[in-house]
Amino acid sequence: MAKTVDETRFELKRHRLLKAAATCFNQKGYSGTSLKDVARHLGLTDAALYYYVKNKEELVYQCYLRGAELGREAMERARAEGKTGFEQAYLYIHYHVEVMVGERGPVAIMSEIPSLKETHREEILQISRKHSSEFEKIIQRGIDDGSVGPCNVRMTGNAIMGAINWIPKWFHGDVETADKVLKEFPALLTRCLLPLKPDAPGQ
Amino acid sequence: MAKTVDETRFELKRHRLLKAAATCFNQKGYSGTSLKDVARHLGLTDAALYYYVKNKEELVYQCYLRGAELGREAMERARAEGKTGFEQAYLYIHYHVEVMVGERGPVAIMSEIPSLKETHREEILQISRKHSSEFEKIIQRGIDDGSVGPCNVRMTGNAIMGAINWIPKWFHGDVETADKVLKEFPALLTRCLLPLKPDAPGQ
DNA sequence: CAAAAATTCTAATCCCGATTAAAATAATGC
DNA sequence: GCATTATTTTAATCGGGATTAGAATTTTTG
Repeated sequence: MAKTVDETRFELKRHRLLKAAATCFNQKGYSGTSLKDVARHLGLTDAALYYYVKNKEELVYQCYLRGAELGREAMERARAEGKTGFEQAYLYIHYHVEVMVGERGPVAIMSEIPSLKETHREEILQISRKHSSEFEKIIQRGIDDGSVGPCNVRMTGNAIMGAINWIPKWFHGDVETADKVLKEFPALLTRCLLPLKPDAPGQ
Repeated sequence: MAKTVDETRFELKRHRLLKAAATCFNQKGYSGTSLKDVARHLGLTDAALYYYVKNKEELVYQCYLRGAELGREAMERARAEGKTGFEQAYLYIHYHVEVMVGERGPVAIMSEIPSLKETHREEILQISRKHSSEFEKIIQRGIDDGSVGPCNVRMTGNAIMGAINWIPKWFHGDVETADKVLKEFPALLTRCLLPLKPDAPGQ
């Protein structure tokens, strides 16, 4: 007894539903996936999904909420474990990429935020903005402590987040590339943050 | 007489239609934009759009085709004008970003490729793959001529393209930021390509 | 200006996937 | 095992936006 909310059978299945939906949305696009498609992934009938979500809009909303939550966790861990701003940024990228290509994924690309209903849309947008702003703070911290070279914080944040969020577009679940991404991406992206040597060549 | 294909009134209006559609898709999502929405942007009625495209699927298809074409042009200019691999990469980013935030945009984010009909989908995918591969070649060229530091070409390409393709998610047409993006992004992203000094700090 | 072609509108229809209601089955607690 | 609750199914309905047909208007041409 006293089962935590997330331990109940219902919550487990709801979670599976969200992952299945994210998979479908990423693979077949929003308009291309019917509730029947998602249901099939779970060995269910489309009507059964209504036991878990009120409607398709809410399904999307919850997918996005879950994605946002995973991103938030990544950031929290990074902040807890990293010492310098640079390290925190590196770890954040690492953990976020881990979510995108690992067992806990996939994360649904947020293509349909505008068609969410007002309240849901605002909530998701607020979380997103908060998240971006947190990341920018990390970068700024790095600049302040000297671990990151001076740069336009907003733009750099946008660039790095974009590269991460785009991953589902070209990554489709093969384990080998998952390893490669996890290994390469953080190093790759944090090069945007490295303090530049005065005599660096190029352009 | 002897008007070029692209000079005819029809082609001009079709072009406007594609831009309007791209705007709507990016702003309101695919499922959130009805043909009526797009038509309103042009002071037309939804039925009128069928004079320019066979159906909504084809509207999406042509939006994507146009986006792909603009990307291709950016790459061609970059290859023609750049000397080293690094320079070509820099210029490609510059020109592509210019398209994304400039007068010729917006470019529709390709979220709904999977719901295109077979032939269209394959065509778009093929063009995309080609494009990515061309960019990777540029990076490789840079490695070979020493202007780019050794790196995983595929991953680096994915990261940079992702950052660019994500721009419409946070850029919404204000001219000031357009300038900033155009100025910052190429320098920012090409830092992933700079040869790393052996004693570089960080991590 | 008249005729032909191009473009847009009005007014349906239509179609498919979301949604619902109620019944059926499975799980759980006593 | 029986009653209760949780979960899923079957079998409709329903609605909204895509699509179409044909009329109306505008543009072009000679």
